Amino acid sequence: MIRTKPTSTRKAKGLGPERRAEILDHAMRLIGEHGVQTVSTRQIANAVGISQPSLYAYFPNRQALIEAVCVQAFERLILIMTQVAQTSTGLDRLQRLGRAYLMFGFEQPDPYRVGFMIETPRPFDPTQIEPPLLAGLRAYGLHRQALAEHLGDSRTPDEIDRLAQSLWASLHGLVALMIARAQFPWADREALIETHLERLLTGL
Amino acid sequence: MIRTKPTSTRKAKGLGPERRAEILDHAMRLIGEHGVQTVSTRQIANAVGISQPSLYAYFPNRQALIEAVCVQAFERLILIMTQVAQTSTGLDRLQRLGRAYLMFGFEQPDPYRVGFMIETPRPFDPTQIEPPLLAGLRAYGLHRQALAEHLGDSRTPDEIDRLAQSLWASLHGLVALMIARAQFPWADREALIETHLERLLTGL
DNA sequence: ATTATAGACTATCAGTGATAGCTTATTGTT
DNA sequence: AACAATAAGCTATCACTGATAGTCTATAAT
Repeated sequence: MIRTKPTSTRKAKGLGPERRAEILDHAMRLIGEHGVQTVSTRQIANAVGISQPSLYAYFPNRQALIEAVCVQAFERLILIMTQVAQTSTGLDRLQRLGRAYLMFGFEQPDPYRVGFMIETPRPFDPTQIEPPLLAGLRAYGLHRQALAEHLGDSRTPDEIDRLAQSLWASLHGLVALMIARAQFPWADREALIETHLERLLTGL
Repeated sequence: MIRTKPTSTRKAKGLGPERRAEILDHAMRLIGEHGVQTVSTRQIANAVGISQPSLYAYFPNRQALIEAVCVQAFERLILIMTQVAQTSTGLDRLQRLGRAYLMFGFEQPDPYRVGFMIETPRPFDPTQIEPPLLAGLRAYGLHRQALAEHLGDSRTPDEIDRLAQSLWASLHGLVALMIARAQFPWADREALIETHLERLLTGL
């Protein structure tokens, strides 16, 4: 590790938040390239150009760093979904939301994996909800709201909850399974998405 | 680590397969107790009563050991599903199969996780299919066959594939999401299962 | 009685996440 | 201008991980 000018790259006040963002960007790129599991804190630090322990000034641990990457990605999903939700109403809106959700998962598999598929450490502390889940829940909330508005007063809130959770789970299932088991002989993705959305939304 | 009689527990010919099964049993128990990620090869070896390197005489690496645990679990699922498939026909069979699949996931979350949710190491070698996936595919095959028999000749094989994959993905989604995000304020599980199965099967 | 082999062991490796403690450049105050 | 406080980094190190190399020994086969 050769550093010709050991501290010449250090900058003035305000670097903190920039560095944090810089770390997140490199981490997201590396995760996208090599996968969540195989990217180490040393690799991330190396990409940023700082020492591995320096990461711990910005994130309490590796898990928190990964979660921050994920939250950043989910905020894009929520942005997309919020925009989509405004362009339409009723069943058509539900379909567009579902499609946007699926496409996000296919195009951002690693953040999606971190957000929804990674094992929760046990023993789990039930008092706190991890930030990625929170961000994911906001995406779910958009589904639920669109569904509730479509169904109107014909169902009880509990029924709407069950239907929304069932719908969400089905969307998640296609993304998660195709991400995790990409080598399965899947049907054509576009056709499968069409079939899936149609099956999920007919009868609502 | 005290061993009063270092080699007194060693047995004669035929120990190999028994030891292998013994390792698998302890590994499955430990995984069930502490989760896949946190169980180390040393913990497993310790539980069995052998040294950590000795595991490598039975499995080429940790991943293969975990996969073997998972295959063992999936064989139970396939057994259950095969039995269920014989007790009924048509839509009712599909519903029973779906329910059996969901219950397996809820009751055996760690094998399920290993089988369907764990990240595939990259770069992936597309020439070989991992044993757990293969076992999982047999479970999927039971769904597809039951669906094909129910639908008869009214659909093309491609349509049946898409419908079966959509159905499978939806089942997987509920299991996977409830396993991975147990802290979400889910609706009552039984009611949710009912809603989910009804939504998935109406219209078929 | 001797050899081969199976099945285990100890010692060790490189890599991981994380912590402790030191150093230095900038900032703000006197 | 001199000095103290702080921020941001560093090196060194820890315990632990999966994995490999090489050795030992009790049984099985000759």
